[in-house]
Amino acid sequence: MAARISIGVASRRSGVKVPTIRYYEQIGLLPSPPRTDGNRRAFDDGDLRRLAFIRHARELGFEIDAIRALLELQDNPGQPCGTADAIARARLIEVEQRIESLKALKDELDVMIESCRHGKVADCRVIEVLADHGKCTHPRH
Amino acid sequence: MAARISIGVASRRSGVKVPTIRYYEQIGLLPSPPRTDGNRRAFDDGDLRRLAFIRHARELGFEIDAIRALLELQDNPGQPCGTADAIARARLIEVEQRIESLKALKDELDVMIESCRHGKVADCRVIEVLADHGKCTHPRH
DNA sequence: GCTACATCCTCTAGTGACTAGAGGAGCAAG
DNA sequence: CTTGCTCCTCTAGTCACTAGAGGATGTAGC
Repeated sequence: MAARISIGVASRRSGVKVPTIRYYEQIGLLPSPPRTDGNRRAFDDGDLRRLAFIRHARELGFEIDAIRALLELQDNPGQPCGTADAIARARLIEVEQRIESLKALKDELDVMIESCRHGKVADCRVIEVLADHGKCTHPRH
Repeated sequence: MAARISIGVASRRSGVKVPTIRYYEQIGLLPSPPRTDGNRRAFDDGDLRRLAFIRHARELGFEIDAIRALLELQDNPGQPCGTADAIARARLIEVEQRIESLKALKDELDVMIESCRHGKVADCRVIEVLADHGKCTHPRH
């Protein structure tokens, strides 16, 4: 009664590209599905859910290894979920740091662009600021 | 009168790692410096400035190709700097978008972690939210 | 049954921006 | 003269895919 979903349909439904699905199978993130008589992959709804999980986690910036750990957790429920929590927390810290440094960068780009007098390259603030970190408004990034 | 700076010293002064300096030379971002009798690279202060420029631009997230364009501009001043301005503006837009999506992500991670009841994986919000994008607080990322 | 054409298969190689390691040569201090 | 650091070239590995070749299979219309 498995749904026998082709890779193309699985791709459309999950939003994961066809070669990427094959890649996930290759690296063992997605179990190898059974094949049809014509050697085509036959996915089922469980595979689709797993693909959606992976895609969402990737969009959130989790690395493949983190996703692998998360999937393993999902495969054996009934364990304490401290591991999942720890993975999410680690990711949160990364994200917060990345936001801070991007904000500093944005300010710097703003100043650069604002003060560009649209003259010759010789007086261009963009080039000047890049050439000399000391001219940054935010020393830390 | 050139300073004859070794690659190790150039690395320490510019903050660019030794193999990375060699890599930049290889891809033509940094001109090949003259060599000493013992076949070692002899950089000068101009190379150091160029390395600092590259490093700063990389920290700001500019891609190598963008840096290549910026360096070409720097090499021929006296041209209008509209190109540099355009490159910086494009980067600013990217950065702003990235900040927005990271903020959405942070909120989602916060909710995930907050509502994790530290119970079993079966009830874990982290896993649950990842498995179902519909549970995101922010539908767009 | 036949013809198009879409979809699928495997396999290899390429991307960006490095990073790591092997194996060897040069150089400076004690 | 030996020790140990720095340097050289070269190849291959990283991550997460992406692109393309070359061929097999499935499906819709006639």
